[in-house]
Amino acid sequence: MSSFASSPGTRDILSPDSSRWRLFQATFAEVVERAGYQYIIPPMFEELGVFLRLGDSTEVVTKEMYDFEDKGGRRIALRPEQTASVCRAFVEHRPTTPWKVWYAGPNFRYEKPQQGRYRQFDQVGIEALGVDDPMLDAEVISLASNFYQELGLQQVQLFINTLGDEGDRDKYTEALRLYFTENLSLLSAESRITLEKNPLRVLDSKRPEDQAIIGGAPTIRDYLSDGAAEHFQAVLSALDAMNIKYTLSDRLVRGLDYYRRTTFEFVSTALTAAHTAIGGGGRYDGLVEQLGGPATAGIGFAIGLDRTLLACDAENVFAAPNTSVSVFVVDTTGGIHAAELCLLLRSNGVSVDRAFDHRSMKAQMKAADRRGAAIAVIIGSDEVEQGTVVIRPMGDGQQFSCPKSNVLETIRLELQKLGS
RNA sequence: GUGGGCGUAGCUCAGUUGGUUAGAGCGCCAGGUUGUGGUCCUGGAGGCCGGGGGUUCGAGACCCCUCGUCCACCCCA
Repeated sequence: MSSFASSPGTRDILSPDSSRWRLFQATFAEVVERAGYQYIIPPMFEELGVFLRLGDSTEVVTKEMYDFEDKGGRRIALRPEQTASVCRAFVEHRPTTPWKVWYAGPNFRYEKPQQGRYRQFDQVGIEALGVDDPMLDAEVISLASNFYQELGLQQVQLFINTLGDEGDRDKYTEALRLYFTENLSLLSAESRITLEKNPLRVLDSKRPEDQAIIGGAPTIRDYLSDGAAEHFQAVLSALDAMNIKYTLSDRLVRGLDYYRRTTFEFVSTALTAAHTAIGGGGRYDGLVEQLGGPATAGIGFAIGLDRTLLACDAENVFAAPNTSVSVFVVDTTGGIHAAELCLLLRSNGVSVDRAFDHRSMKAQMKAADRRGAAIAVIIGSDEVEQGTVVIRPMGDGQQFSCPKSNVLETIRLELQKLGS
């Protein structure tokens, strides 16, 4: 084969999906900008070290990193997520806090592709730095929830948990290690390996044989410092006040090591495939410090574009926007008149398409239909002679001719009449 | 990274225990309609049957390898 296809785990997003993607991002932008979040565009690659802070016990770092050496001998990695980049940017620019930003764009992880899981995958998300008020946690969560509503999704469930402060988390992790080690014989082989790397993650196992022992595991609640417990209670109270439904899940630990205190995940109950998590996030107080900045609180979430759209499909909401054109110009005299008219209409804000290659009138009309035009403007030799054009509504309306000098206003009027 | 299913026209898929010129529907192009789309009718274009090797007189069908894709696991969005 001498032809090419896109690399594994990547694909072309064609119309109308591409328009749907754009609308998705625009909808997200509207929701979060309304709340004072500002757009940030971090680079798609960073020095590898930026991402190593995500934790060396996470697979995102150990085996899924898309890293390489550039021509200057630097260790570079394509970003596997954007939180670390945003924190790096914070350290680099030191903006005044609270710093509330949102982003949209692709991330990269080297893993085996599947539906809803790609090597290049898009996320939208927000990060808020410099505030450790639990009210901010609640705001962040409410914005995600608000966005899902805006898309029309109803079957989205919010799971929430706290991982405590760093000390709490460490004590809890130790307790888990002890508990699972005592019950090692009851654990699946895979979970035993996970146990060595990160006991917290054993809680994530979906293997049936692990469920019983996980059920009896100690919970984080018994290890929370007073401060962390209070913080969590405050977040929950705020969610209650905003009437945001949630499910407490003390097994929710999430993949990246930097999470502290509040963590949450949004799951689509409309999806039956394995990947039902359509968004998630949490607090990461301490990450900025690890990246060389001052001790700074931080919280955010990321929402997966593909998976969320799969959920939209499953619920039959958020359809692709219409990409048709208002006017289609049919010119059987060679195309110059079409060129003139297209220019006139386009520069006056009317969307117009036309045919090329001297196609028959029938073929051009067919193209007009396919293009979804509300009206066709027909220019034949008679019209050229008389200095007119024919305006033909593509629906039920009657076609009529109009002088060339009036064409712009007539078309505007007609489009208005047709409501398009 | 592990295990399994599937790769035939632009798309969705037929193709008998291996048998000669590889099919359908949709889409596309043209004509029926010498100035008119959406319905209908007729015709046409478009395939190294994912790639490589093997078995055989003969392979789209069978075997091996490889690539891609889907599903499950792992993990995550």
